[in-house]
Amino acid sequence: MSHTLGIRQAQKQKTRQSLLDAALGLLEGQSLSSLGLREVTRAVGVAPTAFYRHFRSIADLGVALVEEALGSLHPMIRTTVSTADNGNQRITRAIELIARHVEGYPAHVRFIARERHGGVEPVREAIRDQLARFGEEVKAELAKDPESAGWNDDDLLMLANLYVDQMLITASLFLETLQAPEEERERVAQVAERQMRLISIGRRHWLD
Amino acid sequence: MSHTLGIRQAQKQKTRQSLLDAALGLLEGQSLSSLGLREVTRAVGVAPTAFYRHFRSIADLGVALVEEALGSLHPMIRTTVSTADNGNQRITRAIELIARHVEGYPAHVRFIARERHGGVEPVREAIRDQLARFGEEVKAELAKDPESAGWNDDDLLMLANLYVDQMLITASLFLETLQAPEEERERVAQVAERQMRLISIGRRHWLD
DNA sequence: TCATCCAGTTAACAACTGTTCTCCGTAATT
DNA sequence: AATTACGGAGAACAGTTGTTAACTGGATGA
Repeated sequence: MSHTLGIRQAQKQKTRQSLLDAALGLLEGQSLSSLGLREVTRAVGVAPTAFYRHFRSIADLGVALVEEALGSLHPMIRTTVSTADNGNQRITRAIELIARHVEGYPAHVRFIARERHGGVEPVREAIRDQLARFGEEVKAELAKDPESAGWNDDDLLMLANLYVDQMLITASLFLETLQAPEEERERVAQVAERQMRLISIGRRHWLD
Repeated sequence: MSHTLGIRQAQKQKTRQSLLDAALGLLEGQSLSSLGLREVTRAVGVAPTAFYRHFRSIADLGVALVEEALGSLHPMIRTTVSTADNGNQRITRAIELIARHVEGYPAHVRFIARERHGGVEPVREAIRDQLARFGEEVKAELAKDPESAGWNDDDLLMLANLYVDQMLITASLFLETLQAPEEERERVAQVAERQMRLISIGRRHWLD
């Protein structure tokens, strides 16, 4: 099935990936709407015109970055939410998993946090779509939980989105503590954990 | 005490405000890090060099915008949180107040949402500081509430920040529905209300 | 009234931007 | 072996950017 691509297509994908990587790097200190096409190609070491062989515009590249940053995250979300642990341990593991992800892919996390409300509409839309998918997936996992007995669909989605937003906030906080001492990171983790726990308590008593 | 400023100072403040207003307008379709100094002065109808009479840089102007957008909001937060209504009505009123504010100052809200994680560090820092103040203020109001009996300071601040983040998320969602039909706005309001309610339920059972 | 101050102007600078068109060399196809 | 397809290079374009220096004219204060 996996048709080995020719030398040509392989090289093309390699340059394309270099452009994405370079852009992500340059975006640590600025927003996408100020990123220049020439800036990116210069960082890669390629002619400005080569850019057009891969992307129609910077906005187009941004959409591709959204896919790269969030597209591969869906299975992780699924397994995280549906871990078999009991309540509090599940939350602890989720927070830890977020911390791990932020450490492993800080540039991706920064990009999403920054461009979610950023100045480039197509990118905002792409992020919105992905996050909506996350919401639906979390909802689906929550629905399997015995605690969700008696909940209607609207409320389940409401809760799922609350969790998703909370994850993003937590990730963004971890990002800010990447350069900070370990103790600061631990403090953030504990606050995030208690916030998640409070939400889960609210969930448990929702139907009272 | 209110010393009437001379013609000169008055005119200066007037141009300064024009620069702020023009910048805010231009920022509807881009991020601060891509906003040009000349772009702003052109929109005002003033020479590019005049900019330096008021701000050292665009980042400097951004910090001033943060002050304008959030500085005057502290009393509002205070009175909102400490309304005398009972639980659910208080939440309904808070959501409505947020909706009203987004309608009245959409550009300010958009600016804060966009630049909170944006590409200009001094601006991020200014927003972070203001939001931390909000957190402390909400905490102070929560502390007065009889429901907070037995809560320690850490947990109170944790809850306060949860509320603040939730307010920002809600504001940002309202912003996206500004052009949408009324029913959409109503749907967002109801979801936000239920999320706030769930958090408040978690609060009520936190000490169990 | 006269000297000072200062918000805003004008002109010029080197450096940068996105985009077009033309070309090259090589992988892919026949 | 001959032809086509195509990723990338090169040069040039008109327009933009931030920042500098020197200047103007009216409000300010002695």
